[in-house]
Amino acid sequence: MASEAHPKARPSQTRLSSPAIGTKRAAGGDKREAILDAALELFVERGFFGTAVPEIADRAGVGAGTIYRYFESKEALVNAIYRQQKLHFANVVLDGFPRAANTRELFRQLWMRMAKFATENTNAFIFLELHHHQRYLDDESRAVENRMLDLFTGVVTQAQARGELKLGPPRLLMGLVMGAFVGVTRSCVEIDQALDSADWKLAEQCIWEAVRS
Amino acid sequence: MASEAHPKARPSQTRLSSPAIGTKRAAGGDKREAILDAALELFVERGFFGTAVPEIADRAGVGAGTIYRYFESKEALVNAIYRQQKLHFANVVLDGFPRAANTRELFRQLWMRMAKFATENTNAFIFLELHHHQRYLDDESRAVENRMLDLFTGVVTQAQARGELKLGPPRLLMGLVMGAFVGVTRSCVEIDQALDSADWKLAEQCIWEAVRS
Amino acid sequence: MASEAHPKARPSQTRLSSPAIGTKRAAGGDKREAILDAALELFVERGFFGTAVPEIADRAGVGAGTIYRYFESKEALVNAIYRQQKLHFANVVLDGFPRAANTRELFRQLWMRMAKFATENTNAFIFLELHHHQRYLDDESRAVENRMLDLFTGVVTQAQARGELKLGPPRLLMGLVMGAFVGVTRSCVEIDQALDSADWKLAEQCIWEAVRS
Amino acid sequence: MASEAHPKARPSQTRLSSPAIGTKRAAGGDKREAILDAALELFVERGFFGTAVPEIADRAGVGAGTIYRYFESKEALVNAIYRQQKLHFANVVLDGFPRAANTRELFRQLWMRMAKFATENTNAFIFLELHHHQRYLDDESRAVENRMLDLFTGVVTQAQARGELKLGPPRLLMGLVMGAFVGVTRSCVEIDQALDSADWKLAEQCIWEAVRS
DNA sequence: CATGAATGAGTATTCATTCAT
DNA sequence: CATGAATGAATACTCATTCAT
Repeated sequence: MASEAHPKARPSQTRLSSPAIGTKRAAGGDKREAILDAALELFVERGFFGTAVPEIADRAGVGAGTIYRYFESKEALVNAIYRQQKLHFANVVLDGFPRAANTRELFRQLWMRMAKFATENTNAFIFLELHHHQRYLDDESRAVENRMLDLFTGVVTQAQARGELKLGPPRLLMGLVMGAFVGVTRSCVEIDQALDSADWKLAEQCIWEAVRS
Repeated sequence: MASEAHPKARPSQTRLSSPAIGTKRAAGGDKREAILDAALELFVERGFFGTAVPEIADRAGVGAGTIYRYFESKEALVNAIYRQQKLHFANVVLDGFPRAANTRELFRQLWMRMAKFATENTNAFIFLELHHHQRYLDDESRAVENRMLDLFTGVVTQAQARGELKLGPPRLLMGLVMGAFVGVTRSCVEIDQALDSADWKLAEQCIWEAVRS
Repeated sequence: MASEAHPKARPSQTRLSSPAIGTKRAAGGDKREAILDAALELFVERGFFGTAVPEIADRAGVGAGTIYRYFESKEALVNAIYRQQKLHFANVVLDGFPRAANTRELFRQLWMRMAKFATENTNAFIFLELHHHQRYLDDESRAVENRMLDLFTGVVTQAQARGELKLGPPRLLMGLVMGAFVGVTRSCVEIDQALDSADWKLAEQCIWEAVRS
Repeated sequence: MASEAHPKARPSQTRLSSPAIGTKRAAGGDKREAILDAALELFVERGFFGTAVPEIADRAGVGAGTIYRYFESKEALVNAIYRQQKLHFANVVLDGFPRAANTRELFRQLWMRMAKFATENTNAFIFLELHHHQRYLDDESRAVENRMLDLFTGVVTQAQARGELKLGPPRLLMGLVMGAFVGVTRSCVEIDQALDSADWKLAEQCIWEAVRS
């Protein structure tokens, strides 16, 4: 039932390769990585259905058939990318997260860690946004998503209970914050110019004022 | 070169039919509308490349060939929807917009008009979000988008000049506001439950506090 | 079984309208003629399968449906043209043909009458050549063709018996003569310049020398 | 822009496989040949527009998609056949052509070499005739045709200058000869019976008498 | 293991034909 | 009678997937 395939020892999905996005030719045995990277790029550029498997193979520098040694199907491939990147995102945001800190600091940490991920893995971030809730995502991929969502919901509810965030449906507040983050990220993609640290801090300050009680 | 087609008298693209989204069968002569409605729904559900033309025809209750009497190609069809809905959106937001009002009131009006559009035309709103900057949009469609963007940029810049909005790149502030709006809208789609008026007002208040100086 | 249709009084297929090829708009009631003319032109330009029925309607200046008032199907239409023109050709060649004349004169008459037809109805002549033996011609159309063939075969056989033509398979001699005629006709179409009377006479003299005993 | 495709090492278009027309199943790696052969047959039987690509695939014994590995489009396929056969024809006629011989011998050689080609490649010969000057032939295909035409025109003009051929427009004489050749060839196709050597000689003698001064 | 040629089901689009007006 | 909008079967072409090498 696992959606990826055969090559015997595949290291933990959770330990994420330092991405090396941009490598165009598969060197040595990291064809799997090359395929994931190429597919990520293309899915962002053209969408899932707009991307042909041989195109992925071309960009990855492997034969078309090779993709099927590593992934059962095109669908399994998107799902693998989705989970890989969602877990990578979770790692960046949650590893060593100062849960004990006050809400203001929690928020700043959250925002800045997301900014770090989005800056270093812009394509991956856009990919996660675009493929959110698509019908070709399988149950396991959705589960990864939901786990993060539940975690954040808990944090928000507690902060509300302590009177540090505005009251209101937690999903609404989270949607607002995450949406603003995506909007800011996109705005810099569209101008094709990375945000600098000051911009991210400004944005963070804005959104904190939006949700603070 | 115009992307819509033959049937002689087609009423101004700008005068938008109250959509009546949801009607599944083509009544009388409004096959064009039926096709636009069906395609809008399906493009939202499955994306552009994920939707087959015969599926659109089926849902519109017309023959597959009929679509090509009204639209030159599948691509012309998305572009027609995009422009129709973008202009509809612009109409709802800008018709009788109180330009003279103070910034606080301008902002409230903007948000609430967008909320009105997103509530009454949820699919259309999501469609516009998804198809933003896709490569199958033609120049005219992009132009419609850019006109709105320039308009808003002007408003933001002036309000900043009057010291009523935080300083910073206008594109960043706009991305933040629009992103937050999209995030809020999506959050209610995902729970499959429309936001009530109080929720929209809360969200509006939040975002105002985000951008006010 | 007749392949043309309904309009009540259709005048004898054999009495051929002086073609008036080139008329683009159907005047009064001669829509049938307009359709035949338009179809003839297009079948020559693009072939049978390469020509769309609505194109024929357009060029004929009638609605697409109208064609089906006069002809049961596209196939019936080609067959009607084929028979009309084949009979027209037969009329021009055989009406008042001096059967009693000597072989030299018979040959001259034959050639010059064919030249007359090919000059005055170039499209029709090319049409007859192209559609020779195509699978969409029905039995009656083939019968018209075969009747002419038998007639000529008889003439050739008799002339051979009188020692005025070279001996050899009659079909070979006829193929040679008819082929040469077509070749000459085509050569002037390709240069897009009609042959003058002297050229036709020269060609006639050549081919006579080819077949005379 | 070249009209044939991908498979890397394709041997010179000019070195023509001894066609082996009639083979219905693709053996080994010669799928390209199988496709060319099947398409040639079908284009002769039904014309270009009358032939469906899957029909070609069926007769060639390959999958429909396979055709597109070898040819960019149906149009590229006809053009490939046209050029292949036109060059094959040119090879058969011109290889070791005794240019120094007297006009009578030149003519005999020309005719008999054409007869050889038409007998051994009847379908190919008919194909070349039918597709002459069709609008789906591209510039390169037309160029191949024109080169041969220019060559012959030169020969005719010189022979006329030496007083060995009748005077008159070279195109007319060439049209006459080529037309007669085609007519003879067709006449035997229609009876479905190959001409024997004596028949070809008879025809040659006839046409020589047609054009000799 | 890796490949890419081969496949056929699936896609966008066209077109002969019908039929309500 | 005449029309042309509507249709769906058919067409050219693409692409995920397989498998012989």
